[in-house]
Amino acid sequence: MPWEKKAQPSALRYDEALNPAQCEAVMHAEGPLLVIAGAGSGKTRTLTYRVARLVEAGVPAGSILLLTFTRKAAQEMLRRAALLLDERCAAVAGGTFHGFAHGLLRRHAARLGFDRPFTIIDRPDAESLVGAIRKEINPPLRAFPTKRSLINIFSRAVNKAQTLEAVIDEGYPHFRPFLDAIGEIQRRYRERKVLHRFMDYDDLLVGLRDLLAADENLCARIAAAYRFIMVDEYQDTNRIQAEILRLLAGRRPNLMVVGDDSQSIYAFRGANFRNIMAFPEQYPGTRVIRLEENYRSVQPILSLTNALIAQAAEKYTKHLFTRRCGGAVPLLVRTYSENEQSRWVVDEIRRLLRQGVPPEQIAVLFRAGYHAFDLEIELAREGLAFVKVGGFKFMEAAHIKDLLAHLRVVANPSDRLSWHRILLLVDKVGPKTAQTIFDAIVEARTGAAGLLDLQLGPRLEPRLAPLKSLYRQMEAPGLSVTQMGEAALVYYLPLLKANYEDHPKRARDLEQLLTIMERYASLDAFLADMALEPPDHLAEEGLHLPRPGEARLTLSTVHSAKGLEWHSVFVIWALDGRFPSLQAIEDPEQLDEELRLMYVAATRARENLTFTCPMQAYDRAADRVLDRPSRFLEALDDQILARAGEPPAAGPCRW
DNA sequence: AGCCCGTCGGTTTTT
DNA sequence: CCGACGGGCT
Repeated sequence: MPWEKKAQPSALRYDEALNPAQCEAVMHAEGPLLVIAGAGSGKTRTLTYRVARLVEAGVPAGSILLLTFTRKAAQEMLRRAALLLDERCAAVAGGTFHGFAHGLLRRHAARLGFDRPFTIIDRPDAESLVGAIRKEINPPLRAFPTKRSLINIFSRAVNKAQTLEAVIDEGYPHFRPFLDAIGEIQRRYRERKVLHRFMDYDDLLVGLRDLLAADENLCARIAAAYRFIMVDEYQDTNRIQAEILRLLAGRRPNLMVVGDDSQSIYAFRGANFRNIMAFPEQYPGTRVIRLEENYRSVQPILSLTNALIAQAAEKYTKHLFTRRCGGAVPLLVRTYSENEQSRWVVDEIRRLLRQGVPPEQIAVLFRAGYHAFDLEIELAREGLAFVKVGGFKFMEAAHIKDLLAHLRVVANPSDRLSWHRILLLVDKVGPKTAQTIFDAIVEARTGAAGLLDLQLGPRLEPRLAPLKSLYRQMEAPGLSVTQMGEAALVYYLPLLKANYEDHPKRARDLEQLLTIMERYASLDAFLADMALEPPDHLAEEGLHLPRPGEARLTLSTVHSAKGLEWHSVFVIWALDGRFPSLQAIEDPEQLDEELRLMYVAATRARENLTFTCPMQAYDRAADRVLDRPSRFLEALDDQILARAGEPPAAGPCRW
């Protein structure tokens, strides 16, 4: 290798720090490489060492691209690489596909026909937009897809590169009669996004793919800038992402992808776990390395997870082993009710804490965000501090969205969603008035300040005067992001107090948001980050590091727990119909994905793994009583999974 | 009559 | 925490 000739004798002892398979992956030089990395097999370690290795060998850090599922994951790897080697590693280009796409699109916005900045809209924004269009076409009341389903359908079509018709026939046959109407909504949704200068998440990926595909010279220039590309969690990438990689990698692909087909859990987002197995066909000459030694879990946990994944209809090719013996057999506990489940988990957590397990080494995992509501109440009652990851997002809290809306219209005055939000907060202004005002603002063509020129009726003028005053302030040149945020907050605080009982807590959130703004030199960059990489809880992003006493346990959806590990893990609601979820049990493909999801949950645990479920729960939507533990667990025998059931009032529980 | 505003029920998973 | 819904204000 040309870059290897310059390399100094290695200071890092790779062969001591890594097992042979990991070492082979780290020392791999050029050409395509596929690493099939089982759960807990040191995947992050391998990627980290490879970054260090490339930098140590003299590859400029800026020409290495590390694509991960979250920006945090990339930062963590680069931080660790910098600890191994030196600060050069921090200069590696890294982040999510969406973040990377966004950066390039901003730089080349002109080519995409955006003469002015665009706004990235998140999921709820996209839903509102589609919801409004849905209303316009007067959908039949019954059985017509909700705005949520519509967005899911549109997104699937994009990410799987399928026609609307194919997506509906395949996944939503009951919507077949509405195909034409759905197509019309999709057409208007696209139109509306252009009109308001919106890009949704999918548009970022498609935009980058099209940018690279349309301009060979530009593509070659960008590709040349990244001589080594590494992709984490490859099993969860979709077709567009694969195309982007193909375009970036060029003819001499120095492309390393790492993943685990048995941990693919994003099919609903267009990911296909078969992509990872197809990689060697797509890139002839691919070296394939398997990491099969698990360093994370004790033998009883690994025995359970191996037995779990063996149930998959689609067989996977790895067999994980561990040298970590000892440890308890995982346990399934049935409780009488949901609340009893919560209290049982709380008691167990207390016991672990007494034994000296630190709170940040304990996690409770669940299939869906709302499954934890009851537990959250119990934990709060007991004074146990926790962070919740996944489910409802911090950024989706109304007060955060309100404040951001006031800034978004400054960056993009065509942002109808934000204007709508801002105007509805004004007393006596509803949807109709808001629309009228928005039309007038667009007509005025003078940016957010277009509001200033509006001639409003005598009824509205006094009510909108404070808002006008805000945007007069915003017009001042050279305002920093924080100054804009402060101005918006001064305007918004009275509304906050009027609308929310818990306004002091919300006001503190907004103060935190202001401290985050201080890091940003441009409003666009701040808003883009809030849409692409929102902080999942503001406290952590604040100025002070958590003090020792502030350690908190983790509540997380299984999806958000991917890639993480804890000493002790509880999986709650392991009830058939909840996990696997009812929506999935009819379809073998979806059922397999639920199984992989359960596998991801179970493989997070190092020492203790406990499943719990209430004995029965009524599912309103399906009008069914759920009263069996998850079929994935029922299939396991007693040596692999121990059972404990609180006897019902009538007598001992039968298995 | 048009529009605003309070109340009530259902909610997969994510960039 | 959003949508549908009905009461009441202009």
